[in-house]
Amino acid sequence: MTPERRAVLNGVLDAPGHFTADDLYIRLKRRDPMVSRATVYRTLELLVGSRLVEKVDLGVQQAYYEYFFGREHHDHLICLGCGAIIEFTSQAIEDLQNVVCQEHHFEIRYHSHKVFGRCRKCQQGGSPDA
Amino acid sequence: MTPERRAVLNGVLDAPGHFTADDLYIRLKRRDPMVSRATVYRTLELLVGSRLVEKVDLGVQQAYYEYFFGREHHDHLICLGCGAIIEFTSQAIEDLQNVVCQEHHFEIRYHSHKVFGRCRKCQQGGSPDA
DNA sequence: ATTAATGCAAATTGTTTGCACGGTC
DNA sequence: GACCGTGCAAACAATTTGCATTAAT
Repeated sequence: MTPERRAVLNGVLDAPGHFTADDLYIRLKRRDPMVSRATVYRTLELLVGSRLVEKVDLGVQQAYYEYFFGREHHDHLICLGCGAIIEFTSQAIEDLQNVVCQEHHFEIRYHSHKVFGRCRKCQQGGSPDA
Repeated sequence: MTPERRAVLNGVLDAPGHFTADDLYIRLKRRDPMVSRATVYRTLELLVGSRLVEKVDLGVQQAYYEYFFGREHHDHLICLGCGAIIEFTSQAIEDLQNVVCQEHHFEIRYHSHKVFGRCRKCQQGGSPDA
C-alpha cells in the first residue's frame, strides 16, 4: 500500500457514484501527490481484482467504475438525454434469467443488464438529443 | 447503391450470425471488389441506421454486428470459454423490465441484456479458462 | 458541373506497456 | 542488492476522418 495507491483509493471513496478512470485522474490531480494516469489505471485494475471496485460497461467507449465494497449487485437505467445513471435491482428478473440459463444449459457467471432511454427530468422539456 | 456497398451487404447476408467489422472486411477481401476497411465501417453504420443490421456490444472492445432484417429483438448468453453466442428472448423479463422503468418514471428506448458464463459444451471438460 | 462515395493514410481515443528510476526491506 | 511500484512516453487497437480521386447523374 503505497501513498499513490492510498490516494487512488481515497479518490474512489469520495467519487460520485460512477466515474471513469480519467475523471478520477483529473480529480486527483487537484490534490497533492499527483499520481500518474498509468498508476490510476493500474490501481483501479487492482481494486477491481479485490472486489472493492466494479468495472461497469455503460455502452460507451469508456469504462466506468464504481465503488462496490459490500454493495449488492445492481443494474442500470441510462439516460440518453443527460447521462444520468439510475440503479435498479429486480430479483424477479434475475430469477427469470436463471430459468433462461437453465433452459440453455448455460452456467451463469455474471450479467449486465442496461436499459437506455430518458429519465423523468429529460422527458419534461429536458435535453432534446438522442 | 454502389458496387462496394452491395459487396458489403452481400458479405453481411452470408455472415455467420455475429461478426466484427474486421471479420467482414477480411472475408470480403477474398472476393473481388476489394472494398476498403473505411467503406466497410461506413456502410455498416449505414445499414445500422436503416435497421438492416444491429450493432451489438458483447462486452469486448470490438463491436459486433448481426443481420437484423425482420428479426425479433433478442438478448445474448455469451460463453466465456469458447465465445459461443446463444440468443434468447423472454417476454416475461421484458415485462418486468417495463415495470422497473415505470417505477422510475423512465422512458425506455432500447436495452441490452447480456449473460456471461459457460455453455454446455464448455462445462463438460471444455476449455478451462475464464 | 455538381454531388456523393471511395481509398488511403493520418488522426483520435481510451487504455496498456517497456523501461529506467527511486524507495524499501 | 533484489524487488516492487511509479512515471513517462511510446505502443496499441478499434474506429473515424481529411482529403484528393473517381464515378455517377
